[in-house]
Amino acid sequence: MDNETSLRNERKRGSGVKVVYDILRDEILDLELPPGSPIDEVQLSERFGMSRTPIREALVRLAGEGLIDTLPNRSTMVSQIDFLNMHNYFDALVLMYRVTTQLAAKNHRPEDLEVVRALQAEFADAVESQDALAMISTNAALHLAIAEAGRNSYFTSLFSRLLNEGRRILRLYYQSYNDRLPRRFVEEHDEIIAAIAARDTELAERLAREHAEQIVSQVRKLLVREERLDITL
Amino acid sequence: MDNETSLRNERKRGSGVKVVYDILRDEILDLELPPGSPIDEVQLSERFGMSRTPIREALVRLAGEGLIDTLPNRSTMVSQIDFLNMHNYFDALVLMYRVTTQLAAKNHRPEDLEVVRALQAEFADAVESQDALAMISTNAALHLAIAEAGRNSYFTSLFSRLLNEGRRILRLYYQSYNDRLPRRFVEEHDEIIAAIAARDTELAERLAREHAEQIVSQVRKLLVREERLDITL
DNA sequence: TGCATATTTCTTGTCGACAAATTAAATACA
DNA sequence: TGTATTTAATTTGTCGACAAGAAATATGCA
Repeated sequence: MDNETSLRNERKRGSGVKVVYDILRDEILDLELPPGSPIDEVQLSERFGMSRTPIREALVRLAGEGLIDTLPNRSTMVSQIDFLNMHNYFDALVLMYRVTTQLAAKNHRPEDLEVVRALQAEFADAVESQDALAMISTNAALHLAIAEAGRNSYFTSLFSRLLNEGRRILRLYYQSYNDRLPRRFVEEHDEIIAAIAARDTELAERLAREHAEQIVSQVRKLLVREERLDITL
Repeated sequence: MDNETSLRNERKRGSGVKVVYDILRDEILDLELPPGSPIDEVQLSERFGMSRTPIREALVRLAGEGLIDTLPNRSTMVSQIDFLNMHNYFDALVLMYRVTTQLAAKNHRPEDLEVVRALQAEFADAVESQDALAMISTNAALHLAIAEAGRNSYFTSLFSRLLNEGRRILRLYYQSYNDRLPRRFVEEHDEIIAAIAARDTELAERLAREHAEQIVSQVRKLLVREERLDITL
């Protein structure tokens, strides 16, 4: 049965846009809507059982975060992943890993660590059960929780955007190779969390940097592999 | 005569939102719409001679950049400047100054420097003629141009947001004290541009850091002065 | 048949109107 | 007179419809 349209009449006023936004956002980040997919407003309005107005509002927000591209008077589609400038992405990602982790060591409160540890446990479970999608999303959630413990919303919001973008890239990877993130990441997370708890800003920053560079080098490797596949096929 | 409504009929389809967005954005950043100002959709639709739909789209975009706050089903207003967490702002600003300047030294192309130098000339003029508003906006434009020469859109977009926020803070300052930015900033800009041109990443980063910290300490001083005024009055 | 132009179809952008939520005002009651 | 409840007014969120632009299709002509 069609869950989404069935909610048509029970929906609270103003909640529609958020629902559409959240669902589309997840579908884009999980590559259910791969880059380049056309976004049709009337189709979406039928699917969600609402008029085009709230749909458009959700699309404007998605466009604001760079998740979709809108050509005036023409089609709008899921934005491409910019493989050419990937190094820019990695630069920004590594820096934000470092900064947010360092700030977390400096500014966190006890209750922040509870959240972080819970997410780390979730991540460990995902790794244990080799659930790739869960790894990707809980990893992002974990690092975002660390960033939030750092209490600088400017960094947190950029980092959040970067982690989202990363979800798409990683998802692309796990789609082709049903590989698993090295167990090592779990240990690295533990070390980082310990450094944060000890309020050792310097160590936290260094570990975050190594962790980030570790991830980047992993992703770089698989990107090269992908490229080779493209060429040989 | 009323320029805005007079354009009603000659407007190109799709351009309305951008006009509204740009105008409101400038009015917010120049404090013509001070923090807390109520934003009324019907009033705006009358002012700009268009229906509420494009107005709302512009407002959604402004909300996405944190320039206005929207309470569901209730009023929407210009967002407050968060003086309590100002240190977060300064942290982010200094880091972005450093990173973008360093990247500019590394990645700039000759044509980038032409733009930068032109803006620096504009800034020098503004300082010379003691035009506070022009100083604020050309200073922001100059540093944004440097950031763009660094060619990392993740950093550039965060930096742009920070510089905008800074426009509001500085504007607030110049409103109370018709002071002028020290001439020293012009010289510091020259040094930074020279380091970029020489592709000396290390020097560029250090100069940018000093420049940024210089600005921050200036702003900090005046914030304290403001606070004292608040208390004594 | 091949190309340029005209027509149709489709999608987006804008509009005016209505309904829900909230606030302000008015009325009732102690 | 002060407070609680109802009613009215205001403002936001959503809708269906229409118009403009662009793409697809059809038509005219060499």
